[in-house]
Amino acid sequence: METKVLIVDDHRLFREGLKNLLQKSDDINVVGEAENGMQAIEKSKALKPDVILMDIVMPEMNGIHSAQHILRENPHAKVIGLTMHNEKYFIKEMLKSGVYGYLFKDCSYTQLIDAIESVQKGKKYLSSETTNVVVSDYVNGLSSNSNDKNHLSEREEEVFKLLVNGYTISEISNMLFVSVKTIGTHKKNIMKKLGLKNMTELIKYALKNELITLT
Amino acid sequence: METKVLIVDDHRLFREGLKNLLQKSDDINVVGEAENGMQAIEKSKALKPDVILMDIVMPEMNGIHSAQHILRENPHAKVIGLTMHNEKYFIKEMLKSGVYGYLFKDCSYTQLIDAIESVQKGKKYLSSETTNVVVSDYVNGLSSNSNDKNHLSEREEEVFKLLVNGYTISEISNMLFVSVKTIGTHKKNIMKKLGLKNMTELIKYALKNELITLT
DNA sequence: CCAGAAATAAGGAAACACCCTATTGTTTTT
DNA sequence: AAAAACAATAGGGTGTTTCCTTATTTCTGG
Repeated sequence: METKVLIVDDHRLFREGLKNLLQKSDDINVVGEAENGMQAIEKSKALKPDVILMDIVMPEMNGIHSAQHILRENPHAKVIGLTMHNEKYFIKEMLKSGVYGYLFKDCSYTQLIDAIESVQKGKKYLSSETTNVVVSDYVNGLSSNSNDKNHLSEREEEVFKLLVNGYTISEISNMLFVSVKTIGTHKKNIMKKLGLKNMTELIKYALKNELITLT
Repeated sequence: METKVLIVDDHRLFREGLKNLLQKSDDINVVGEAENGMQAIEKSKALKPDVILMDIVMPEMNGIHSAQHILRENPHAKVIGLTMHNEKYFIKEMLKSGVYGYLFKDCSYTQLIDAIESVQKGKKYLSSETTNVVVSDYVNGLSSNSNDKNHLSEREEEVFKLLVNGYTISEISNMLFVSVKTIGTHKKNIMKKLGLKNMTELIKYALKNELITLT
């Protein structure tokens, strides 16, 4: 039976190229395309694809949130994360969301076909790089506890967002009606929890995790 | 006559997809692929392509430097910047380097074909978004003078790099054997020249201009 | 229910950064 | 050749942030 595939990526040329490649296979039918996470949810509802190839960094809505929505409404869909980022955060969030596969865009066509066939049969498929990341976290006992250990509190999250948006400690203390000392403490704790040394690292962290964008 | 095309991009799947699309046209022959700027220089020397589709952000060597090398050795090659970034800096640098076209990856296949045919005939081809950026700079008189006006001095560049790599003013003053006051002044002048308000903006600026990377 | 852990808040002292001003040497303009 | 602009340096004063420490409240597991 033919596998119905939905391609989600914000770059038209990439979608068109990929579609063309996949159509060469008799077992695969590209039933639709979406250029962001929002569209992916709609198309997925309308077209009921078997496999969804999902980019992560996209405008409007990213692939992580999109996958979560889609899998809540249709738990039988198999989502494959298809991204250029070897970021631990992305991999973890996607796997937590219940996706079945994770590949990088520099994989080969045959690898992609393999992945699609595997997830279609209900087998998980991770690229070797992804497997490495997952395994190294697993053996280091970082599988789930650490994520909670360095999880920011609500207040810290609030301060974090303001910090990476360029507000100073004193500006933030005025906004939140507390002492500059308090915000200073929050900042210190945030840095400690996230293992960051300076503002540069803080902002890089925020960018990697898509809390701010390079606008 | 057939147009010989070289595809330069760090994502194999994108290259394979694009190659497949382009091979559908009888006038186009994809003679090779490269996954970074360094390889692009070698392949370009060996294969003498007519048109080079060049990504910008790549490991090893970026597309801007690669294009400069290639065009120095082979001024007849037509380079088309093919990127997902609508960044003024990239556009300006590519055009200064002498590329013939500039497109985004969310363009359509037909647009790409148009672009290849145009540059092959010696006509420049910019996507409408690119044209907008260029024209708006042009009418605002920012075409070349402003770039020199807010150009950092050597010393400022040095301090800038250290700052965005996370060093504090006093650390930098120790490294460069000058007073903290001097570095403070440099920082102030850097901020003023670049029109930035705070560290967040400084770091974003550095990232956009590839002076640091999101590692 | 209550002990211990987080979260939240802040004080004092020291380090740090920012604003304005200024000197000196080097380019660029007129 | 004189005037103007720029580059590199830095001091004084002031405001900001950090470091270390302490205190209150809230949450959570046995």
